[in-house]
Amino acid sequence: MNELPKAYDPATVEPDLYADWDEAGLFHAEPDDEGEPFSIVIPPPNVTGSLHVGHALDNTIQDVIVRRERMLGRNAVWIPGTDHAGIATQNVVEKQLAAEGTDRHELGREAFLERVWAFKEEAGGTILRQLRKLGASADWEREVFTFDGPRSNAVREVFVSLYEQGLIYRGNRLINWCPRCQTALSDIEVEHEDVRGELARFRYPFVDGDGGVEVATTRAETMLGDTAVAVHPDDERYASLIGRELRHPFQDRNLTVIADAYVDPEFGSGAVKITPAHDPNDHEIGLRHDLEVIDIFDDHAVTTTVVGERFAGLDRTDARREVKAALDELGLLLGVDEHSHSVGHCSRCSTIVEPRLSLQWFVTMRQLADAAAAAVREGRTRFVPESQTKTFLDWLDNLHDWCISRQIWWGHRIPAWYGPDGEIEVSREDLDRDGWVQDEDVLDTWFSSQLWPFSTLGWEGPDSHTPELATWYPTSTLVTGYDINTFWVSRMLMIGLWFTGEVPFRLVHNHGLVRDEHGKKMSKSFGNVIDPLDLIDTYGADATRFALLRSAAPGTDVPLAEEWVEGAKRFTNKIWNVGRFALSQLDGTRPGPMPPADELALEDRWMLSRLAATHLEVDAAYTRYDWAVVARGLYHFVWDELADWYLEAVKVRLYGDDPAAADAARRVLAGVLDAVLRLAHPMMPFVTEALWRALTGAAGGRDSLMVAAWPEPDRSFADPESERRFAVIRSLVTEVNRFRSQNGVPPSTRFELTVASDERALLDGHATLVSSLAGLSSLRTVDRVTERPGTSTIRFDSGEGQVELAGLIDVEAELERLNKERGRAEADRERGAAKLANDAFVERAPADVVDRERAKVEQLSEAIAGLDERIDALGALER
RNA sequence: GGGCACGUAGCUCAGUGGGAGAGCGCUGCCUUCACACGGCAGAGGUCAGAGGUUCGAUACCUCUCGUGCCCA
Repeated sequence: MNELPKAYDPATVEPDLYADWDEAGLFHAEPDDEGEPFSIVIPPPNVTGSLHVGHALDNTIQDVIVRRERMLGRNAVWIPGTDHAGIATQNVVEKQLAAEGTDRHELGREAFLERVWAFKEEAGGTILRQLRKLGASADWEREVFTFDGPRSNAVREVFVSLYEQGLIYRGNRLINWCPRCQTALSDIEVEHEDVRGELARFRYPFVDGDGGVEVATTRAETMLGDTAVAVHPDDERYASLIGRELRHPFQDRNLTVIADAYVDPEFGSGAVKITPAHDPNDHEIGLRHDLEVIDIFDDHAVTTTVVGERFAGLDRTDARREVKAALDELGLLLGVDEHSHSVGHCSRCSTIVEPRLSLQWFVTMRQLADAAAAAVREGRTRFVPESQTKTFLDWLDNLHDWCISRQIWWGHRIPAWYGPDGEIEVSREDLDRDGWVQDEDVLDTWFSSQLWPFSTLGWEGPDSHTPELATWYPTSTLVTGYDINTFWVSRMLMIGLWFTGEVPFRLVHNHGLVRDEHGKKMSKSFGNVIDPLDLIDTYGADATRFALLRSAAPGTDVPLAEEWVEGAKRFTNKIWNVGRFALSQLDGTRPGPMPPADELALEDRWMLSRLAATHLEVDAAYTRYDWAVVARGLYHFVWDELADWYLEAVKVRLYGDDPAAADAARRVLAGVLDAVLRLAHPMMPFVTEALWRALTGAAGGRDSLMVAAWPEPDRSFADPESERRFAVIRSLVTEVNRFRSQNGVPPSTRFELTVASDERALLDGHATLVSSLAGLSSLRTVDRVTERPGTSTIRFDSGEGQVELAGLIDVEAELERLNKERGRAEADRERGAAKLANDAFVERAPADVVDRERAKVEQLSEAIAGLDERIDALGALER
């Protein structure tokens, strides 16, 4: 009757169950389905990407949330999809082309885009397929793509509309330029990293008279584009120099000493060279003082002829070296010191970004940001954990305009057309006019993904009124790493509010980043990357999910090691075997109402009380998205309480000869198992579903744990008195076990225990239970026990027990065993002592090694003393 | 430079104004009829350091040291 295999094998269980859920349509929701609406949109992974542990965590959490909401009876939908990821995807295809000895310009725009689409068709489904292996219960019928038709319509509508509102403009401004990707980047696509660089000090000589002004720079080459030197207006050292002219040593140009409060008088010499074309701060100063802007680089960050013959045609490193050499020749170089500072790198290719003046499209963020900040302050969108809120608001406060044009081809093309006389027209419809050309550039990918919460629900413009929008917008919860808050969450919030008047999500749940077991970031070059697909193959999806969730405490990163997944696998196996035991004993008993109170045994009351407590704790933790607490609560309940104690306790009645008692035991066991499977299902959908079907006889399809009701906690089972009484029994059993362990009495050897206890009535009433749990031949209670030779005393919480040692312990064998152990310990101690007696060792060995040796010797001495005591006691017995 | 976290057992981390915990690892014993992906028992910590508040601090406050992240 028990057909379940001895060990849980996820590989044979998971694929079939997933297919069954899918075929039964359990992942799909319709707007007019019953229940309060609940919706999550997936943070769309890059279309060409494949699943890494970060995705695994993010999507596991979403799945846990949506599965539980479904069980709670909500009309829950989880919308999946992918992101066209402009620069990243284009880079991949360009790499392919390079390997073939060609490039996109040779191919031409049309052919190149065809090529990327083909690549997308081929590689694009991968990551979503992989999510299925994880158990993701997304509504696959609703899969969308940021670059498909409706989403593209939404992008164009938003662009044109913002333009009409004056919130999008085209302008010549300083932007971050990636010389490798050949495109502009937004501020947040630049990653600042500390690098060990240099600080070169040199002097600009005065035009009139001797001497000059010392400046310091980490980028000596930019002096070729310097157009001023700035000092702080209050800096007395330089007060007299303000307005004086300096001579540029290599160019026919004078620089004026200007005063600007931006300058930090403490840094370097207190005088700063100003390169308005290649530094954001210098640019600001340039604007304030109306300075000339000299761009010294071409698209590849190679110097142009603007800088003069000697320095033209050099990349940034070479130019820096040449400039320093040339300064040195003139005696102007004062020194080069080591200096570490922060340098901006392209987030896609890690090339050092060059700030550059460029004609680009921008979004004015101020109004949008203020509206978003207000919504957060009013609590219309909440962050969980709450600690992210402040960082988020600070960031919104300091937001600059957003550069949205990208000089690549893969993406939504900017709907702007330029006429022959420099006219600009931005249009919802493509323009087909003689002499007019469309802007070559495409939009930042985030421009389309910011629309995700409503574009996925069918929004293509203000006239869109789909049932999906009506039901599921605003979405309920958005799940992302905190590192994405600025990139994406902020923009969705701003644009969602602006175009729908509603926040796009009521709650943002931030999880941490997955790291290795030492808290290090996973990286290919470091070789500590864990592939979640390997984990799923080896340990199963449930174990992979559980291992991630167990580490996912709010507000912290999520360390993960393969051994921990192995531990989670052992837990799934534990659950499996709890179920297997139950099913072998239930004899067809299905979960139903609990037996009336007077039929419940002590262990039942204890178990139900523990279940109620666990239920409340786990339920509350689920609600506040505290996955680590949920996981720990379930683990502790199943393993330490249900398996270790209840199952052992309930065997007395199951194997006993009282049919009524056995029946009550079965009903409690079935009920407890049913409840815990439901509570664990969102985290471990597969093993729970498999057992639940066996337990309830559910046929599968729509008759599934996945859509079974979330259990209601029953506080009436809370029973502190039964918990207290059962703890007395546990204490006695544990102490008997300790006695066995210390005296080499195996579990199979039964013996009589005589007990005197404050809880005599309790023990008398549960003598069979105690005997079974502790392996006693019988339990006798008396008023008091008196120590006498040939007995051993076992103290427990509420009394003490006495054991006759004669016949129980093979005194000679035990003495021999103890003496052998003592011999081993003694030998170890001698060895350690000898080492420590050796001066050479103590003086020359590393201190921690010596300390360890000392500690070992000390510990062994204690152990030997303990062994001596027991040997003496046994020796007395032998007499 | 500005801001935010964090420092608890060998490792990774929970935790709370009053008993110092978990998982893994480690040691010993046990193939007991759900599970050796197991059972039983055990060793191991100056809760980073200093000061303060308090009857009482690992927890609250201040400072120091150290680590991480974000921003400039």
